[in-house]
Amino acid sequence: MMEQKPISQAIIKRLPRYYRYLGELIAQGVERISSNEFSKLMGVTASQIRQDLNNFGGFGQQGYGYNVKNLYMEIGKILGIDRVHNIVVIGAGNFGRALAGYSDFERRGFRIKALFDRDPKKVGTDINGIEVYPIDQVQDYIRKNNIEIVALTVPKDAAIALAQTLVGTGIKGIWNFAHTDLRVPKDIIVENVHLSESLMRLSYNIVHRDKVLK
Amino acid sequence: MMEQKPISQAIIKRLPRYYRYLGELIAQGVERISSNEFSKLMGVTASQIRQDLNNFGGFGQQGYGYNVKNLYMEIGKILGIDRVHNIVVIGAGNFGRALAGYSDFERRGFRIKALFDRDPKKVGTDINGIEVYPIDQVQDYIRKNNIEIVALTVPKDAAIALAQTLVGTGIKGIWNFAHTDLRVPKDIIVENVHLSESLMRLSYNIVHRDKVLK
DNA sequence: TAGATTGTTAATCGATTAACAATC
DNA sequence: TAGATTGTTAATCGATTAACAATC
Repeated sequence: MMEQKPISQAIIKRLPRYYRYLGELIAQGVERISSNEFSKLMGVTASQIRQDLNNFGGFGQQGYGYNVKNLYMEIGKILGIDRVHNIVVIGAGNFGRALAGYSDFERRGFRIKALFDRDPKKVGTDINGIEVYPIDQVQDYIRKNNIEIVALTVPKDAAIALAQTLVGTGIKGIWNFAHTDLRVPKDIIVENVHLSESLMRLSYNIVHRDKVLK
Repeated sequence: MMEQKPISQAIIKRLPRYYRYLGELIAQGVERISSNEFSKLMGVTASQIRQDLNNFGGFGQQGYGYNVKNLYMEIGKILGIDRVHNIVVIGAGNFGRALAGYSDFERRGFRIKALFDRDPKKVGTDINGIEVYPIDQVQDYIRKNNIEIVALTVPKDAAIALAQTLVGTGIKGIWNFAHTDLRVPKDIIVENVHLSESLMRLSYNIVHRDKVLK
């Protein structure tokens, strides 16, 4: 079987944005779009769009452009959101509950199946119909319920310890909201959401905005 | 006054991570560190660390390395977190409340002063001592309370409309949690936190992880 | 001083943009 | 067919890494 050359993370970062714009175009009833029109809409170069897409296949047609619905579907497949991903959230604090209460993920096939917390007062409650279980049941739950992704919304020390206990349960990815880097075997993918770093970048760009502006 | 050459966003993205590691080194009582030791700790090249830092000044000393406390302070200054940034959050839903309840930001000088919501039932309540006001008071509040940053945790259509009304109030940045791109004048900096895009990248890297692994 | 390590220049690598032949 | 627009190669640009002279 042909080995595909690895796609750079720079490209992967752009795919969800293409996907979002294509979804909006579908909602507007647009059937086809050229790389040139698309580039104007998104504020990127047409060249980049064509290059990016051609890493995955020839989705366009000369003289016509791209079929919006088809391209949307293809990028969805590439992103792996044509299938269901089962998730559990560890940490039923404000962020954990916010994730559980956010229905947008469900639409894209990300199903939050359960929450876990060490606080007995939270155990047994539910958020948006998603139940909170005691933390010591998490490994067992993952194994029995085909859980692929664990979202960690706990303090950093707890996150580091938990990441260790999750190795070997069969999970494929960690969605890490703790402000630390997790060291796990490389077959477990870690995606970080570091809100304080995001805020610091905003701060930098505000403070230096005369320099940043082009 | 000498014009500084603009710093690339690639570098700016790395600064908060340096800052975090330096904070941890301070907590561990480490006084000095060479770019080589630091590079091993962080998993980047020593060359990159030296190049990055030298964009802002010569913080090190030949034959010695970098003074941890000093470098931490300098990067803090560069990031603009040596000062207070007043924030309001629009949208007192799960995410807005999670932000208001998260005390880590406060420590770095990011002060969440108020929440705003259009739901009268939420108005008058408070989260972590931060009060919820009616949405139509937000412009007035921003002007009177020296607000620099607005966090938007509302649905995308509301976010687009609100971004427009915020232009001209004097805010310097928008921390955008809505799943859309905001079009505002370029003197207002937008920092996006697009959780569904983060989740899609995780999905991609999970599904293609045999290709992604090096 | 000798050793260590920075600051900085030069070389390499990768990502973006431009250009255009292929083709619908 | 003629016009439009892709797919793809080549050129450019920018970011990363390597190397080493300067210097503490």
